[in-house]
Amino acid sequence: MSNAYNRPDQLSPELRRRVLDTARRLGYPGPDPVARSLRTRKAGAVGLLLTENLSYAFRDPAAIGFLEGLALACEDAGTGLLLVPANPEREDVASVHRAGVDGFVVYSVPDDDPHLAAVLERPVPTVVCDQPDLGTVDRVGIDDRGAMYELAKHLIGLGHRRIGVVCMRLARDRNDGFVTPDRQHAAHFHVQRNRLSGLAEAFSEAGVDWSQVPVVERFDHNMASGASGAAQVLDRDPQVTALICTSDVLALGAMTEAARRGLRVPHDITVTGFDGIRAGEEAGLTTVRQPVLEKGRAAGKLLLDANERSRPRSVNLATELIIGKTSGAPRGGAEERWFGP
Amino acid sequence: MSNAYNRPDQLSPELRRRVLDTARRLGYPGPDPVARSLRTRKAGAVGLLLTENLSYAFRDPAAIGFLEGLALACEDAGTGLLLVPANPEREDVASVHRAGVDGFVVYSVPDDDPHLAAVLERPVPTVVCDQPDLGTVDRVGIDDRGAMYELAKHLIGLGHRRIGVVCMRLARDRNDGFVTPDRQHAAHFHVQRNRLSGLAEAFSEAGVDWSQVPVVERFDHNMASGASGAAQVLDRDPQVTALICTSDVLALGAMTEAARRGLRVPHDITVTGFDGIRAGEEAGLTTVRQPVLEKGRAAGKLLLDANERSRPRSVNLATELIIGKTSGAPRGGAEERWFGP
DNA sequence: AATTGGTTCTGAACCGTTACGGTCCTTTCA
DNA sequence: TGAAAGGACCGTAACGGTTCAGAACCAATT
Repeated sequence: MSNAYNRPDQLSPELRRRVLDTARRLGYPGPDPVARSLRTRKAGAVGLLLTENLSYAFRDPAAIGFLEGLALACEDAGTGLLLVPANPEREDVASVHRAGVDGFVVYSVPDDDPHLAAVLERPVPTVVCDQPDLGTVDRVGIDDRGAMYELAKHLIGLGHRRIGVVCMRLARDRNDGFVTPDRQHAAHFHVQRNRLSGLAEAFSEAGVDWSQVPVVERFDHNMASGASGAAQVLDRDPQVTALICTSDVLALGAMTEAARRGLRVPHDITVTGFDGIRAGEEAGLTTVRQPVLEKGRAAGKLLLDANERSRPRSVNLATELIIGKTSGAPRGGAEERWFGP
Repeated sequence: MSNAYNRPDQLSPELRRRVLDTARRLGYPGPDPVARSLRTRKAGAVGLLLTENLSYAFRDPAAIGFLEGLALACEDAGTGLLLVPANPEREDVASVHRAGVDGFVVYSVPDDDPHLAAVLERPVPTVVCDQPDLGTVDRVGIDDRGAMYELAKHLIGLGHRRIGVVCMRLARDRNDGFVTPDRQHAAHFHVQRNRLSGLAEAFSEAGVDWSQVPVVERFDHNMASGASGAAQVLDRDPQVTALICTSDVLALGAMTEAARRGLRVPHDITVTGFDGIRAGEEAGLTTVRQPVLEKGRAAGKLLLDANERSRPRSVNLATELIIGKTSGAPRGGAEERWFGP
């Protein structure tokens, strides 16, 4: 029976036709994919775990790019892509247990996420993205720390010493406000932690007391958060000459807030982002471009190539510093230079 | 064993602990989701079929909105969302057969798509989107014909009689060029067919010979197609006063082509779209806004509510005519009015 | 002491497929 | 003509859970 459908060469065309005929007559709907998966131990799909609500994946430009790349890799391999619902509110890991997949891609979740733990317990290959190297599973990411360090150097070179920072959520709990050094250091989102630490290192080297730099955190990732975060920084210290945001979306929001206050970018204030999304490019944003699509594709390739038991691989993709028209010398730049190195 | 994991109330805590302990000691990775699915006849996921390459879903704004809505519905129900690879090039329906899902959502495929046929043969509930009412499965869509008729009436009211049209692909074969009336009528993409027929009806009523209207088709759906399509129309008849595009993406492309030719919108030429995407809104595009997110959500709800054997339901969502700043009276509008009704 | 009722635990059947090995029949070659 | 070889076909055993019937056990009631 199975042969009639899947292995036409194993039987005569006549028998095959007869089998298929009677099957149709009996209302047989064709082989059941789940039973097939059980027997062959192949689900024909890879799972994607995001910490955000499922629909977030379709709202964030960087996430969309990542998904597109991952989808491309799946397409090439003929595998399906299962979006696993993982609501960060309730700690319901049942969805992870119930996912019939041949492997997992975990994208940008906090390192203490119970869903991540649940995935790692499953006996299937896994690729983590934007995570610290766990040593046990494949990893793909970028050098967030180094890239942000480079961006900071650019700003320092322009003369900026008095800065403010707006970053994405650092942990699973909502903390919309200023961030203590402790919280920065203990951040559960690898990406954010490293970007901040790259900043801290560069500015410390330039003689800035990092503990005095206002760093504002926002739980939700959208332009409104960027705007309100910028407002909070500017309320605290109206003298900052640069607003460094850890994502383009936040930076675009910060720019609207600057405009609302009548501050001209970059003449009155410098604004920078991170990611290299389309909308940022159109706005001429100074940022770090990371290859989000390639990241997704690499993750997919890594997962689908997991045939040989090669020891866990770690892939770092290249980033590029984009100097746009939202960064310039601070207004009082000339004077400040006198105190520079 | 199963009870220890899933039905803690069925056995004493002591035995449960003992079972789980030895399970861990033996390296048991927890219940296998596929076997569970086979037994319970529930996959815990719904499949999404798109005719385009998988990654298309993440590149087209309307598709992204639809996906987001669908993802929201899945999230609410705690089900996964499986993107089924369905390469339109090779007629490989195996991916449909291999998808372990509790139901299918079919989004915007040609009515003769073999993948669609394969889905309909599967004994699972199905919801089709932007499809003719098949009578056998649930459907969700909009009144494409009526909406486009209304838009056409708006243009007719402004005085437009000499128009050109740029539309998306009408069938599975690539036909980048002018469209014969036959091809329009036989179009396999329900949405495009109806939008064109709405236009034809309105302009015929206004005394325009529809068979003389240049209609250009483009296989790929992106701004470049819109630009080249507009160029082809304008080359054929430089006198057209309005370019009607069957999607916002095409319209935005058409506007770049108009700009390239030094035509000012709407002073020299009117351009209209369809969908109501963000980028169009920002450009002030005259268009029909359709609730793409709601469409996805409705499709998901319909599918996940399929418990009772209600007869196939058909949902039509409301659209809204958006009169932006890309439509105006034709340059020679005043004179043409003399011949109007 | 026997019946009843209730709980905890065990075992077997079943879900639908594919892989595998065995039977049977036909063909080929010494 | 007989043996070997090969192809077509068929039956059966997993795959790994869930479910359900009934066994075993204990306590309380008649």
